[in-house]
Amino acid sequence: MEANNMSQKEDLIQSRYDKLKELYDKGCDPYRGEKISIQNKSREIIDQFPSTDNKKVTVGGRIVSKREHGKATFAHVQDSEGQIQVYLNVNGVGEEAYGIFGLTDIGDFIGVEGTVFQTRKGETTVAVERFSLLTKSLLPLPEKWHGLKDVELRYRQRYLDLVVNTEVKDIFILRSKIIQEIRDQLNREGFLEVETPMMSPIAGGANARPFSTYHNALGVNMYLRIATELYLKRLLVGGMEKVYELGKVFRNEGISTVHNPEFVTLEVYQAYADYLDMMELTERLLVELSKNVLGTTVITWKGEEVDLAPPWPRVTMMEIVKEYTGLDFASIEDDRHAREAAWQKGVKVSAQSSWGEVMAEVFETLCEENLKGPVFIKDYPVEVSPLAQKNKEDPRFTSRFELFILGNEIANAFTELNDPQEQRKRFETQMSKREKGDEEAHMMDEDFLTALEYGMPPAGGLGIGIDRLIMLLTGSTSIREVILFPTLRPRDGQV
RNA sequence: GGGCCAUUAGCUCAGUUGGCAGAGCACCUGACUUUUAAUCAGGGUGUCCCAGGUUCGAAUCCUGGAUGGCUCACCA
Repeated sequence: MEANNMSQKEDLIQSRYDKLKELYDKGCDPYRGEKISIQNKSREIIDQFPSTDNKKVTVGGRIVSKREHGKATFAHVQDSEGQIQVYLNVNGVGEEAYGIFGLTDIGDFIGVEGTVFQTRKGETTVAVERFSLLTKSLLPLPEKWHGLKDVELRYRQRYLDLVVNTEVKDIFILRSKIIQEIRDQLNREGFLEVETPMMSPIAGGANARPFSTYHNALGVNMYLRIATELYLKRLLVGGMEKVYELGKVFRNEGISTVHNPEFVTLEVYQAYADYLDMMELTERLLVELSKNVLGTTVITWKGEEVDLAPPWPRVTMMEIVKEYTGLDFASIEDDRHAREAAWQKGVKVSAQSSWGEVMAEVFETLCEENLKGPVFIKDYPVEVSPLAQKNKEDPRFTSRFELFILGNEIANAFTELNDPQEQRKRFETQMSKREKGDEEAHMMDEDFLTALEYGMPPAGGLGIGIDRLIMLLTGSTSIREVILFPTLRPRDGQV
């Protein structure tokens, strides 16, 4: 290719390939896979100064900036903890090595050995005595000063986002701590972590459209799971009394700032417990979580602040609907009057909607986003809770609650329905909805019903959308900021 | 899926009324042994997202499309 018709991009890359060739010519292979001993981290050396002054250290990382001054060069090396300046000169490393260093670019990985000192301006720096070029970078990194802002590139090429926008990594470190903390707490309380199938012939446990796939050897269609619930309850039947699963579920729905097709849920089941026990568990879990991970129970999200200090109020859905809309469902007799009341408030409900469905719809439309919380909304209508136990006092409701914080639904829990005949009726109602075109209605799960027929102990169950919880705890306003590789439309045949 | 907005150099962004395609960083050449977004002297490297259309002339106006963002609807 002629040099004069090369594009800028080709030119930038070509100069790096040219340097690579020169390195090979000098006997330096920057892909030799050399294992080196790196004893120190950038942050440790800087934080512990002056006790590290004049100490010999070894650090490794990516060159992120370079300032050449003829026979001396300053550069910053970025490792997992931060950045540290390194200083090389001809006297320190020798003529030949200095020449090799001249062939490095921003983005290359190096390992250095040297002694710590402070520059005139007081920056802790490593005076390099020996260095190793560990990996050559052949593509230019995004700019150091403005970083990478193009959100599409940030998600498609998250590795660049992580290299250049250092605060991004902090979110994922926090994510890891949150998940670790949840595990620690549940394990401490005697829960057993289990793994149930992600692929199965029936996708149950939630109102959602599944992804479908095909198993060649078995010759059967399968679905990716939309919830872990029904398998976990089979474990209660099997005698496991305290179980939880933390894992991905998949829902074939739209993508938005609060929806990713694959996301992580936590589901917890405890035999001989009920939804009130689950409330206490939820409260304990989240308060300990925020204390241990954030160091405070006060969380800020979208400019709003809320204190998670317990206890959290418990309000029935009927009460909260009355409080926010003035509609008193206690005095609304039947389905028709309920629908008319909703229409008057401008809430869209279908002409087939029942009393309970209307109340839930009114709640979701007019109340949810106003619930700063933390607040437990309890006693959900039975029509919208096909897996929950009916309330003893009022069979229109179930022993179920959801937790709201700053308008976000964080947890969903109930006393589990363990009556196989009642559960069959609930599934049948769902099936008739499916037949009317509701693709999100639950599927009939005969094997699950069989399990219930053998007997499932009374139990409380809890579900938490982990990604949304992490959004709340990290102050993120988009779910894509807390998922390393969010689902995107494939481009140019790539993932 | 609907509405609104965006797409210009590797990155971050300007681009006037339709009149030669711009800046900073990065990069290349040279100088420089403690710099701090190092400095100094040179160098612009481009499918203006794509395809049509209007026009003497389009990054700019029109139509269609692609991708993304926000938002509404549905969910967790």
